[in-house]
Amino acid sequence: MNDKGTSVAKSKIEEFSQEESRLADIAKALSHPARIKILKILSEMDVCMCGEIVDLLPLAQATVSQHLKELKRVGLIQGDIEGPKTCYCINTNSINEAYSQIQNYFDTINKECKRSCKTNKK
Amino acid sequence: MNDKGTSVAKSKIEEFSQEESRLADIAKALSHPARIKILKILSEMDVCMCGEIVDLLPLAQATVSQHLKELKRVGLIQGDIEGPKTCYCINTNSINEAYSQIQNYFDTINKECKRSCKTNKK
DNA sequence: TTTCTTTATCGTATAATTGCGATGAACGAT
DNA sequence: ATCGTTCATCGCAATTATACGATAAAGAAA
Repeated sequence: MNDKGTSVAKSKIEEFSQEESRLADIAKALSHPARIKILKILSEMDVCMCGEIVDLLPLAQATVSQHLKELKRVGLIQGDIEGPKTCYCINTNSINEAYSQIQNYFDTINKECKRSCKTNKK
Repeated sequence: MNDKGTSVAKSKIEEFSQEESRLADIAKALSHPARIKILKILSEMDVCMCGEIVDLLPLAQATVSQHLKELKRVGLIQGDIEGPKTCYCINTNSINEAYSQIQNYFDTINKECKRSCKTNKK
């Protein structure tokens, strides 16, 4: 107890780590079925016009354009303007980097789970 | 062209697949640094009281409780009430299931990318 | 019983996301 | 130059997420 009658908390952290924030940001980009599907479509087509993607999704063109923008924001795809069209494709390096980050996260969790189980439940 | 002067679109899909929705839902649960950190904390502690988690995050107790609820919603953790306390722990099965789903998704994308590159750019 | 501790939930405020029609910019085709 | 196509952006509405103080419930401790 301290002088205010409240329990003494261990000092709280001020913010999240860069790794945690980046991972959350990647997850956010993947947190909508439309964006999950867009990446799948792009992987199958290599490159792809925006209009083709629109036709494969149950969403309006303006909405699809927004989802593409979000995927571009985190770097998972890139869009090159070709005249009136825009040619989208997967950024392979960025996808692999994101996947590594995710794998590292889950692998660490699994390893820690096993370790702490042994320690605590001996 | 059709009679309305617009280009004939291939029939649009009505909704997203269950797999796409589930994957997006998992990603949504991981789309906040607090929830990324909570899973890491739980993996290190095996089991953990809510209060301990609160002390390790830069957030109020009510907010942390909400994040725990979201993780519970998608099944990644479980919380067992022990008297006035609640004991949280990772749901190992659910985490592994989620990880498999994610791995399958990224592996498919990578495979398709290589295939379509060969096909299109021969 | 009364008090303390712990945690979920309520209420509320603010911000972010999602979705779409309308518009405009850029370009090719006529 | 005019028209048609393609796509990003704007403006708006509706929904959802985030955050936190206050409160309530449930039990432990006194």
